[in-house]
Amino acid sequence: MEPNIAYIGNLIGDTARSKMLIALMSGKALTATELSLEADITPQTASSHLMQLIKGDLLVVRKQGRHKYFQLKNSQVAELIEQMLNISAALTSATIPTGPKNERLKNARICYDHLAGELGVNLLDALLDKGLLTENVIELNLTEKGQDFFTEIGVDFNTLNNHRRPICKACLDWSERRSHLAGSLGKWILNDAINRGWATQDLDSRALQFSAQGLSAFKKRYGM
Amino acid sequence: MEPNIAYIGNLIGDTARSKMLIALMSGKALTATELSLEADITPQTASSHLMQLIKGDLLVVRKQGRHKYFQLKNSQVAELIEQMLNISAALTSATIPTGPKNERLKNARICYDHLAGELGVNLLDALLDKGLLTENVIELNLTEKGQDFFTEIGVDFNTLNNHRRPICKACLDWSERRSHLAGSLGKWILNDAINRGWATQDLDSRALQFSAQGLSAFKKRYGM
DNA sequence: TTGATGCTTCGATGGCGATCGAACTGTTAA
DNA sequence: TTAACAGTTCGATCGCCATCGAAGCATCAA
Repeated sequence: MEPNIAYIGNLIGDTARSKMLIALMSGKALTATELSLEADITPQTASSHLMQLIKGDLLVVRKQGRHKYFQLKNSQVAELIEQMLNISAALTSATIPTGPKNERLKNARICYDHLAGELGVNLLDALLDKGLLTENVIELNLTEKGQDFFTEIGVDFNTLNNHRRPICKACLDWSERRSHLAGSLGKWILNDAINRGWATQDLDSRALQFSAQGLSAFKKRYGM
Repeated sequence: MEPNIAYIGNLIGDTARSKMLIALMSGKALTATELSLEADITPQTASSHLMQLIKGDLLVVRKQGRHKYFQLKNSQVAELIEQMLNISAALTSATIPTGPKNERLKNARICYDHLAGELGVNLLDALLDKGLLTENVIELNLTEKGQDFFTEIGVDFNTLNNHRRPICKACLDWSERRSHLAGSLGKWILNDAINRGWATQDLDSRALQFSAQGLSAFKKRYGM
């Protein structure tokens, strides 16, 4: 029997559920109430939707006290959402409204666990320019020079290699329509920037807020 | 404004529409009537669904006389469907029914424009073994040796390079759960096999039928 | 011109599922 | 213990949309 893609499509195909999934693309684990606010529905309705998303293996849940924290199940699910964002961005591209909130999203945001938006695209450009990565149309590879560079600034490739995820992966950016860096290295770079206090995540969205010093430190580090 | 992924999800989320989309993963252009048969619905209903898929930019249509030929819009759409097949295959993996028809699908089938199934996975293994391609977790790259090999058997890399598509791309096989070769080189290999008469496509499905001689010629050529 | 075929439009029907109010369970804090 | 909060279950409602019959419009083959 063929896999049932209609089932998955239907899960994503509801407005409320899709809003929740997009909110979870921030990588943060959100509670049921938070998600109900994101989706503009009552907690009862949200509860029903969340059950379905769990059953459909798109989300996982962790219970903590009287809260339930929901997350995307894995990076495969995140990639699916990202791919759909891309395809549907092409549809609505005729109208690109730019409010202040959307502006921040465009500048820098989190795409599941790595950096996206204008800054993410520029980062990848800089890494390619400096010869730390090579690009083969859609595929990215770390050069020896890149391996040295990242080892020096603290990346432990033994740990990164252990996972099934690729180290480097190109992820098509839906706002920029160009690639940015995903994969475990992309995740490391984002974590590093947050740990150093260069950037903080917006409480209510995927937008990433760089401080003035943080931004210049980030740019200097990666030669942008 | 965020792109509307619910819209795309909803399009794929209907049983009839998803059957049509999967049928079109064969890469063939199918008529409205053929698609209505695939989806087990009347032509009227199919017509309505097809309009929606066109409007949603998932399909394109070519009119030829009194027939209308439908195709997936581009390889991005095909990749989306493939990813959904993978995710939903993980769900239904508990039950893997194997009829004779499914057996043929498992052996060799067409995935949009390249070879998939057991034979596709074995092909990639052989190419890696012979050092024609290198694999970096999920990324594939052509070696010099590979470039020479494929040039010799008739690949014109100037033509392949012109397109925006990557030459080599790993595509996760939903029946084998391992990678097979996609990208423009994957397309070339499939076309070549069909042009040489080694394989013919089933009229009513994505299954690929190799003749005995064709199969041995194919295996010999790629050192399998 | 006639009949057959491919596809579409229209209208009526029916069912599924999203939604929320009300009431319930479980957890935290005082 | 009590009150507030987080999340759920149940039931009723309501709207949307997939479906198909009937009729219509093109195209083809004589």
